[in-house]
Amino acid sequence: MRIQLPYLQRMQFNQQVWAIARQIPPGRVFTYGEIAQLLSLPEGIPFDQFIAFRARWVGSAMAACPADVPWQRVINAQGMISQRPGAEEQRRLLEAEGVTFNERGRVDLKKYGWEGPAESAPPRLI
DNA sequence: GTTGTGACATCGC
DNA sequence: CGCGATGCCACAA
Repeated sequence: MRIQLPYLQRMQFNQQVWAIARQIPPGRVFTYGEIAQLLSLPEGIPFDQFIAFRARWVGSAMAACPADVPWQRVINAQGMISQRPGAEEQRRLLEAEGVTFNERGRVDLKKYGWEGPAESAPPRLI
């Protein structure tokens, strides 16, 4: 019986995602894909499958994140807030941290993302 | 056991 | 640059 195994790996994966998210400085945003690239390959998962779906799994992990995780700092690769209930609050929280949105609701990832200005670059994660 | 759907990224038009 | 299709996993109904 290996019913327990996938669940435990899932938990490990989520914990890893949350640990990274907790290290995102205020006023910065990371994309799901960027977080996904920092994750280690779970045991027993084929590499190409992992590559194909890890970003989605990050989204799933964020959907179940603990209260101490700054979930609002994780957005999609287009620099936009993925639509869902709570998206408005996410934008409000980010704006309160100094993140600005353009007229189409997009964040400048060059400015606020992982690649942002060197002087305010986020610390290396993991 | 099946089906539908998702807090994504990427590639083509 | 924007919009649509695709990938073919995990989980909830």
